Amino acid sequence: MTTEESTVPSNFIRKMVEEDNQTGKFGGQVHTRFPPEPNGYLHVGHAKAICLDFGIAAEYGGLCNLRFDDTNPVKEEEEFVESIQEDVRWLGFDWEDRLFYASDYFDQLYQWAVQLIKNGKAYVDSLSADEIREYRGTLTEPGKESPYRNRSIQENLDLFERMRAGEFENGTHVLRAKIDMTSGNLNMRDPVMYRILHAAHHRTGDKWCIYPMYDYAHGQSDSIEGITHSFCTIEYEDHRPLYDWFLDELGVYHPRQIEFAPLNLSYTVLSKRKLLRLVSEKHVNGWDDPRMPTLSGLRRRGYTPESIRDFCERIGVAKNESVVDIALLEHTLREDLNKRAQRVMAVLRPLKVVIDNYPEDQVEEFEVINNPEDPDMGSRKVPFSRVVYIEREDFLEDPPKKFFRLAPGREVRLKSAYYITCVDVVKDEQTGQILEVHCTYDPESRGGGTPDKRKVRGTLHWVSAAHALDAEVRLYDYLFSKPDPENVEEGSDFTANLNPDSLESLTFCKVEPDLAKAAPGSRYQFLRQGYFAVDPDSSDEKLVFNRAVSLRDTWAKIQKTQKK
RNA sequence: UGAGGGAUAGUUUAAUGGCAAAACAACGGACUCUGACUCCGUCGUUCCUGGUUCGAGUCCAGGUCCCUCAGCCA
Repeated sequence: MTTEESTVPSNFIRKMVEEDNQTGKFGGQVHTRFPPEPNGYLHVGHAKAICLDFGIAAEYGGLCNLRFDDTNPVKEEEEFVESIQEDVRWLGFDWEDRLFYASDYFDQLYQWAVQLIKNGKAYVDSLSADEIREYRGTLTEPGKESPYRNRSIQENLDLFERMRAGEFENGTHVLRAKIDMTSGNLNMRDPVMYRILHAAHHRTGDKWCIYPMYDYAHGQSDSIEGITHSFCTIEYEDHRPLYDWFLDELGVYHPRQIEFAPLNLSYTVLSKRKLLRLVSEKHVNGWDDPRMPTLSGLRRRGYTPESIRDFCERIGVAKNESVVDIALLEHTLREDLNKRAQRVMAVLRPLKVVIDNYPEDQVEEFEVINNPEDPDMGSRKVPFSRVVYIEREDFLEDPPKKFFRLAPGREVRLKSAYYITCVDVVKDEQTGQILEVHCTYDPESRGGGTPDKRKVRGTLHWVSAAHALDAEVRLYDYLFSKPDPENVEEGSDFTANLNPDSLESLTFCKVEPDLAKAAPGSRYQFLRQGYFAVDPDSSDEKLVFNRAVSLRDTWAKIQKTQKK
């Protein structure tokens, strides 16, 4: 089924997995997992991890689990476990019956903690949070051992059991691993394994009032599920010795943690904390605002799962800190939609064109190709009449060099219809604004070509005024006006770089009647403009489109250099 | 004299010790009933210094710069 393009470059993770397969480290098996915390929406950065986790497993004939890392009941919500599943599925991946939760393992984790206490490898500490921090030392100075570090195993067992039973208040005791307070790696300075949290958990309810920390839960969850390769971002590199320590001390099956660099994208932010701020401070209209880099935002914007997967393939996987140019994301969308999106004519900023020599009440229908890249997509009929709308920017009274579009005395082609020549311009006497343009058409050019094969430089899209549908079109630009939103003056933050023009809503657009059947979520190429998706806000009364990405615009570039 | 990690075109990622490559971006051109698409071309002291070698991005030594870690978050 997979027609291997063989152009896919290798990466260090594939090499490590292949090496393990060759040495038989995991019996040739590959079993990965995608482990989101259900405390927010997934974004493209997660897509990179998802594609890696599910992709590597599929590539080597293995499996990938979906596991919610739900060890902190005060931050996690059911709403997020649903949106996460929806997003992973939409991206095109299937965990089949392997949907797990770290909370599924709370009993086992508790028993293992007891085992570590019995082995003298864990103890109950009764220092306050502040004291623990002080005792931890600093990056350059070693920590000090807690005065509670050498409690007897019996006492530890008793206290831990009473922690579980709910005898103590939040923050009064924690269970800690007994490792090395002088380690250069802070994670090894007797890390906290359990804290008391009198809070209801979204799945276990009030069964527990002590909850395991990430470091204690993650590796063991991997172990329980028989994960072979546990991929995570490089921030966890310092945690690997601890990941290994728990597994070794417990003497259980030991997966391999491998770290890779997280995705950064120009002109956007990719951290749950910052995305949450954008939402809560109303800089955007929710998690699925089409300007958001969340998967739900990209989906609403019009991105296809295929284009996002292609993007994730192309950016590669490495350990370097990097910032990927958002232009690459846009490119993969254009490439995908170029092959698949039906072409349609839509006039965003209408300018009325009256064709003086065209019969008053005549209507013709022209056959228009749906997609020149794919003949199988067929054609449709588009009505034409005496008054049409064209794009305001396609007419200039005083055209500069290299302007190929309509201007006084100039002939252009109306796509798939007729050649027209501008003969007059009607302006508002007060404001000077152009109200309408008058043209004549050449009946010989019917369908868009003439017997004499004469060339016209410009071909314009158009919509018959009498048949046009009204639509709202939302144009999006980058959410931030700087490639690095964090590049701000002292005392300021990334919100200072928010692009005030990231959303432009056009409410008087005219689109061709074929769009009456456009279903929410469906994607089109508006000829000469870009790719657009029908927004969920769209209705029969009022069509609403989102611009997913514009077409490359050479003319805009020429204009820019002309201005200089 | 804390620990760990990283450095290859503008960007991202490749390259059993054997001609430094691809994609994106930019720029120039061809084509065009989308100024789209497509096609062609241009754009490099592999962080530095030395060493090993017939041959080093790759191996060795020393250095420089950047990132991460001091939550009872994940």
